[in-house]
Amino acid sequence: MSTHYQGTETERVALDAYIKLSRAADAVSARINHHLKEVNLTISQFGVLEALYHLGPLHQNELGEKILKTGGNMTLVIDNLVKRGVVCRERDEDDRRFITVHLTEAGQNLIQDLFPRHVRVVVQEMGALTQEEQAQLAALCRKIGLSEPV
Amino acid sequence: MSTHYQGTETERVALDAYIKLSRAADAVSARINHHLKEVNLTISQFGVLEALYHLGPLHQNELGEKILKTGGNMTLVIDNLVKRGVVCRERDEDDRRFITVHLTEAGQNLIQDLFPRHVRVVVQEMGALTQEEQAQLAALCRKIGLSEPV
DNA sequence: CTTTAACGATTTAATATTAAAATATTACAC
DNA sequence: GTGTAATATTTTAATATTAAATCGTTAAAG
Repeated sequence: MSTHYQGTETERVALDAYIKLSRAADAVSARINHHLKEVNLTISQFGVLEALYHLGPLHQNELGEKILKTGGNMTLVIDNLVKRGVVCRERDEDDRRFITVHLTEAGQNLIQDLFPRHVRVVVQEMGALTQEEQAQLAALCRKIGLSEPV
Repeated sequence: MSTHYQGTETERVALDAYIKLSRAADAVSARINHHLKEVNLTISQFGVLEALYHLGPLHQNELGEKILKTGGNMTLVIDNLVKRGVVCRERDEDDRRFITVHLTEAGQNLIQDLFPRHVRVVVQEMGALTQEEQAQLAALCRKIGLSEPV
């Protein structure tokens, strides 16, 4: 979809890049979402499990930063994972404001089963690009993600 | 954030590209969202106004495709825009299943005021990349967005 | 014609998300 | 120590989003 906007070259290029970026991310996440639906997990929930799996136990606010969600939402996401029995909360004894979130054994098993499937889906989705293009894309996106908020 | 995942090269590259893509899109849309907040519009609502502004009156399902949202959601998004008096619905007389959505004069004025500001924000956000890099990014994202659902 | 299938929109229920206010805890200045 | 500010989490209220079921309309097959 082009922008149909008659601005300066700079503006047209920026708008086009923004739109394509948004649509690509939406398209990919919709498909990832779809395959997670089969095991009744949201992308947020999966993000938490994945972070704990690869990084070990984390504080709730650290998890929020990892998956770019607000604090109030983290409470709910983790509530739902606790209900499901895949993570548990542990109040930090040194600083009782913190809560550390752990994977339970069931959670460990779940993410261990799930992750390889997730990898397959991602590889397939990104397969529209060559490996070199994927690396280029990652580098470009990294610059955007890192740049400071306005 | 790296993936910490010891898979094949192909898998690592795909995962990294996927994560960077998601985070870049999240980061940018969060900032866009923030500036739309000032005028009390969601990204979905703005997307509808923008589509109508640049493409003219559209059917409700066409709008849904443009902004990648489900039908049930479109009903609500448009309801809220109607309440605000910036769009109006018109039942298609030829095929009464269709509803055509128009900008009202107030809506026309709103998007006309808003769009230049939106452009400035997008230009600023994408400014982390050179113009050439933005074009590269758009081309790469386009391939992903276009590829068929799995 | 009548029936069936397809389609667009709406409703409904469940969940997700955010922002803001409230609560609990810690750290620090005095 | 006490009070104040800062921090982590929770709660709350308002919206957004999705999926599924439903209703009305159209098109097409018999």
